[in-house]
Amino acid sequence: MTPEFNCAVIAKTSGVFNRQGMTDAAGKQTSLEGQDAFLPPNTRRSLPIALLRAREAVMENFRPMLAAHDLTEQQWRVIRILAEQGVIDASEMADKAFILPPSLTRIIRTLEERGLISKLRDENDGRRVLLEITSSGLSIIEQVAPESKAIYERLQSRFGREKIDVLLDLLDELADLSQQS
Amino acid sequence: MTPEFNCAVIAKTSGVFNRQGMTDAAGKQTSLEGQDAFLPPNTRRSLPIALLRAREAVMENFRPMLAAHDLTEQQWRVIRILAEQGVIDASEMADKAFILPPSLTRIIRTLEERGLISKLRDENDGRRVLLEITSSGLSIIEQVAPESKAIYERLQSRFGREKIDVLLDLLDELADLSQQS
DNA sequence: GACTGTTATTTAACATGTTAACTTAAATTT
DNA sequence: AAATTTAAGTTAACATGTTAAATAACAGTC
Repeated sequence: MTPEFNCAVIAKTSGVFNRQGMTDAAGKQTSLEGQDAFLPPNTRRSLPIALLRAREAVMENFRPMLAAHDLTEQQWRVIRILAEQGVIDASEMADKAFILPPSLTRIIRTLEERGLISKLRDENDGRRVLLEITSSGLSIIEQVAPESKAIYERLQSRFGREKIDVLLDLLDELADLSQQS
Repeated sequence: MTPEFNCAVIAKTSGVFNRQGMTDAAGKQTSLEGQDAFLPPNTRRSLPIALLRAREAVMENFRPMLAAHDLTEQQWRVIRILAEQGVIDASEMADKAFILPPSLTRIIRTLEERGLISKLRDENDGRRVLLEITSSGLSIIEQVAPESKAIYERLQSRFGREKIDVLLDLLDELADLSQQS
């Protein structure tokens, strides 16, 4: 059963296509009623939007706390990964933080200007930019990390650890799937 | 078990903290080794990043096709929802497409300039902006929708419909959870 | 060692995300 | 009905996403 692509189901559940079928003042057709073959998948059960909604819902919990420390989500990811990993280069950071290189360039600039990280030269490869967290950056980590941990644990206990584990496994599998082909 | 917050586990699995413990040339401490209480959650099992990765992986499948039709993901969501729903106002669109009002304002402007949608006045409420898809917009829908459907079905068959259903249920539940509190 | 190709990073240009402030119209209050 | 409050959109300002092109350094070939 794949109701996502079935116009009849959409029409019945949305309740919009039931009243006379969407024509504007001039009587032109303004929706796709009766064109089942071309109807797009129902927005409500679409994976991209569901992933977006869930991500937004999760981030809502963290954003106020990060904003209080004047950090964006991406800036937090960068300094947190530096605290975990030590010195790494920009490419590795882009991979681990899932930030595209052009965005990372700007984020690095901002964080360096704020004195939270510093750039180092790689003696073996002049192309690479090595990143290191500063003591100032570490001190922010020490403030934010406990709050972040508390928020995550509250989320975990409300949603259920087992369900989060199942979810993480499914998400990883989905990501790995498209990674290959 | 919550290995996400256990420094020992991170140190063992990342293999980075094992060699002498991350000090820079001057000997200053540059990572959080030995500060378990402040260590952030392990990036690799974090819900926000997992959701981001999964979403990116899914969108990779659609983006080339949308780009071939000169559509961004968000523009496609807007005209698709108009095709499904008929005439709706901007607020309802923002809700259904999960696009923030300022972004939607710009997207509406772009789509109207391209002649894919048109704005109407709401006679009952002068504040509202009603949106309607044009015949030109419908014709794009008719081209893109079958391709979109094919891509989604390929994804479904590769990942498994049952697993997608389980995933969608978990994502919805997670989104609804944070929606309330 | 000059040529070619590849890799890491940056820049450019445009689109969207995010928060706050602003504008206008409706709805409420008094 | 005037004043206040609320709601819908927009604008502004800055941050990030996204793709393509440019730059610079490395790697391999001849």
